[in-house]
Amino acid sequence: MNKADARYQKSRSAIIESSIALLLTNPDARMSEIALAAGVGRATLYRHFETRGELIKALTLLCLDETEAALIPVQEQGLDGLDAMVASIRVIVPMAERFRFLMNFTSIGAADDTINRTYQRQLDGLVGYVEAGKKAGDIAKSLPTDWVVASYDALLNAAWGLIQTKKLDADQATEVFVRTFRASLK
Amino acid sequence: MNKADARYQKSRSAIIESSIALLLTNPDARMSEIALAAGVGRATLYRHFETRGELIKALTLLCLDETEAALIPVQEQGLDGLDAMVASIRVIVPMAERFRFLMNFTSIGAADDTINRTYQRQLDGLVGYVEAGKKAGDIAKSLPTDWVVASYDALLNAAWGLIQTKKLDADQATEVFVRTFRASLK
DNA sequence: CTTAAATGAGACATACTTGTATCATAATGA
DNA sequence: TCATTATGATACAAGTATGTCTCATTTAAG
Repeated sequence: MNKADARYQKSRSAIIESSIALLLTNPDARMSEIALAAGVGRATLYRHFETRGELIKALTLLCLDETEAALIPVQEQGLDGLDAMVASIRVIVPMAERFRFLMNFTSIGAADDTINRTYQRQLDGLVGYVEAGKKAGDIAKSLPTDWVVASYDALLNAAWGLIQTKKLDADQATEVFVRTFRASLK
Repeated sequence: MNKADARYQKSRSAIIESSIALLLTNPDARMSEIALAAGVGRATLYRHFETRGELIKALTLLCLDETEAALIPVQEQGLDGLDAMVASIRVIVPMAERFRFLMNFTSIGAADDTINRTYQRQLDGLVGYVEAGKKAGDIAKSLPTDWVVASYDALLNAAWGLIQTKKLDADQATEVFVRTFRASLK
């Protein structure tokens, strides 16, 4: 298992990409199905990830890291409150597959400390934006922060669903999401 | 298996109520866990529902029928468009457990014709309301109907989640949902 | 009270999934 | 070219869930 070997890398990325897509559709997919979808043998799948649980944990962490990394530029823009949330939406909707994976598997990864900390960090950031938005007057103070956060997640999920079923493309989904979310905060 | 027998009815309702609550928390719950939660023997569970699949199909159909029945009074009020949707929300949020069960198991019941027809009927009703709302000017015509329907479902799901985690009670959730949904349509 | 029937407990076969191990093959890298 | 090594196919043991069946017990109904 030489990480630099081209065969190794090819198998690994095939497994990762296929797994995320497949498990999103069918969270109960078996290791044999995952291997088949990735186009690798089941034995190879086990060579890369010791158990099914380890695979899911690795995928969760990957998605978490990728979304966190994608949001760094937003943070560096120095935005806050509603503006920061809208900027976040524009970044995340196109990569909603990654984000949605997290929503479906947080309970599974909930045993892992690293995953919990990273997840909590992202949640805290969101809560911070909401509270800043309230102070700035962009978000109605009478709306519970929990509700704003929950509806943000829910609408993101809805947007991804429409993209997935080809009812909207990523740009349309982003725009309608931003518009709906903005309006919903008054 | 005499449906009029008190023992039969007691077991059956215990199974149904426990199953819905348990499967909502853990969709992969085993027949042994379901029986345990219902306080009946595993054998009795199988006497009432031939297979796990049949159980889930029966529960899906039950939830579907109950939500449909609960919405009949709304239809009979002669409301349409946004008013009908808001009235529907007020009826459905308190029974969101039933509704959410459907969202998690539609793919499983998707093989069944009766389930599909009933589900489609409810969806059509919702689409009808949205289109009437657009004509009446309560819902922006530039919002895709698919998006309005999807966000309605998504926000309902979010509301239920907050009720479940005790962050809001049913009344608060209903009000914030109605408010958010109304605002989001402009 | 007496009969009929639903239940609970548990044994049982079947099937399926997981994770491990082996071996021949094919692709990589030096 | 040649040695290395990741892979695919396959067999395998262990564990677990499903669905069936039996029998003693309990409970409802007449």
